[in-house]
Amino acid sequence: MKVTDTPKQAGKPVRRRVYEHLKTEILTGRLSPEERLGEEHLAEILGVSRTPVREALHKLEAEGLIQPGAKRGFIVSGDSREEVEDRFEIRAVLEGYALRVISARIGEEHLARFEELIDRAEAALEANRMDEVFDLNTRFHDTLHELVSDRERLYRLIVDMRKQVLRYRRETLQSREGARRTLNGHRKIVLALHLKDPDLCERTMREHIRQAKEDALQAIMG
Amino acid sequence: MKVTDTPKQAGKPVRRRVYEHLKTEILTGRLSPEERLGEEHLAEILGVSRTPVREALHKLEAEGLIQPGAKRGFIVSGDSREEVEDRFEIRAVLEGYALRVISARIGEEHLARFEELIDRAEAALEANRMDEVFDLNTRFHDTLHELVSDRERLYRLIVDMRKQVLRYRRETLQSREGARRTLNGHRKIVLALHLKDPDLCERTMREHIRQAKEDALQAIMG
DNA sequence: CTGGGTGTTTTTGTATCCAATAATGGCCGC
DNA sequence: GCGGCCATTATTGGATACAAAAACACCCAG
Repeated sequence: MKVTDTPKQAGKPVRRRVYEHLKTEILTGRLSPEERLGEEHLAEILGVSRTPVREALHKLEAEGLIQPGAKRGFIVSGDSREEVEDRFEIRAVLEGYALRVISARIGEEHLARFEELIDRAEAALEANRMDEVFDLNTRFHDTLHELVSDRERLYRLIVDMRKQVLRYRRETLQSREGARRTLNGHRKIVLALHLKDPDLCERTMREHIRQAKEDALQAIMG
Repeated sequence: MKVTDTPKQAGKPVRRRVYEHLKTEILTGRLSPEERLGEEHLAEILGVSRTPVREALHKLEAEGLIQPGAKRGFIVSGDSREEVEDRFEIRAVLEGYALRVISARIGEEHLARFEELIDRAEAALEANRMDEVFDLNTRFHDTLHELVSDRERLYRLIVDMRKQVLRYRRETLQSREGARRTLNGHRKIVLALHLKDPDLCERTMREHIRQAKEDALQAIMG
């Protein structure tokens, strides 16, 4: 299947299309850590030359999504227990700090907005629309992190890390208990923000993400 | 000057040589945030083709050292007050967490080693050998972080961030007061490790790096 | 004098080609 | 039959060629 077969992506730089294509394949788990990623092979499959493929691969490597394999070429970075834990822990630390920063600059109008998102997610959970729960949870974090988008590096790190674990979240949020725990966590976060207690904010967010980590580890290997 | 003019680097992949060359130029401040980095231009200067130059540039971009400029090409990422603060704050958070992790796994033999490094740095400070102070301080942190090198992503993030602010540290450690403050910070870190108090460890490291941030900001704009 | 538009020039993006290098498989000696 | 060595081949790294796009400058109209 050529990349260009997806028409909505047409017109933009090939290298970006290849990059996004591969990234999606990796993050959704369609590309497993066993497969060898050869430049020529990928180029052929995607119907482009090796040049943009190489650049995409290098970028993915820099992001830590793929690694040089034992033979030649790259392989998808593992989702071993350690890898997953590491990523969630980093998220916990960075986003915990971010919430501390946010607590100092947030206003009532934001808080109302967050509560609304949680309410809607809870309604969706009652109605068993789990996909909607997932979306609303994602939006909760996205909206939150928008508030530190001026801290460019911090923001980029957080967004990157979140993408890298998104697929585990999806699994967790399929289960009612997982979704329940997540929503409770979000409630606590909003509460901590209400209280404007920076330490509490940081701790709460860390706990929330650690919980997500536990859920993810459950899903991976039970 | 061709890259290959430096013979010790000969034999290794061109792209890496270019990458390291540019990185050094940036981190030491020889390449200022005003200059436009054109592929062709760089390729000519370095005596290589555009291909490895591009790959190096992309990698540097992924690391956040350069950014797409307003016109075409890349520019060195700014060292505005905000940028510098952001980097130091991220360091504070990540390394604070790292010290927490380390406190749970460290043994007496390590602690002795750290104290030795500080002692030697203090001696160097007395003797006014500031370059040696700088080296020993660097080794202090390096040795420390080795202890979390199994947490691959965390480790990479920390190492990257440290490199990005290294040049400001160099300035700080030229002054006796800056060096003094730094060594005191290190003493406190070792003390916290001795006490095996995770919370204290994290707090202490954060404070230490925040102090470094203040020193750096002083140096930048007084 | 100013703004818009067009032609020119630079610079970047992609493809292809050649060289270097690592993996592979077979062959020979032991 | 096993292990090491060389030839073969697959695959990546680098250079070059060509296409597309963006910046630039110039000219003309208002």
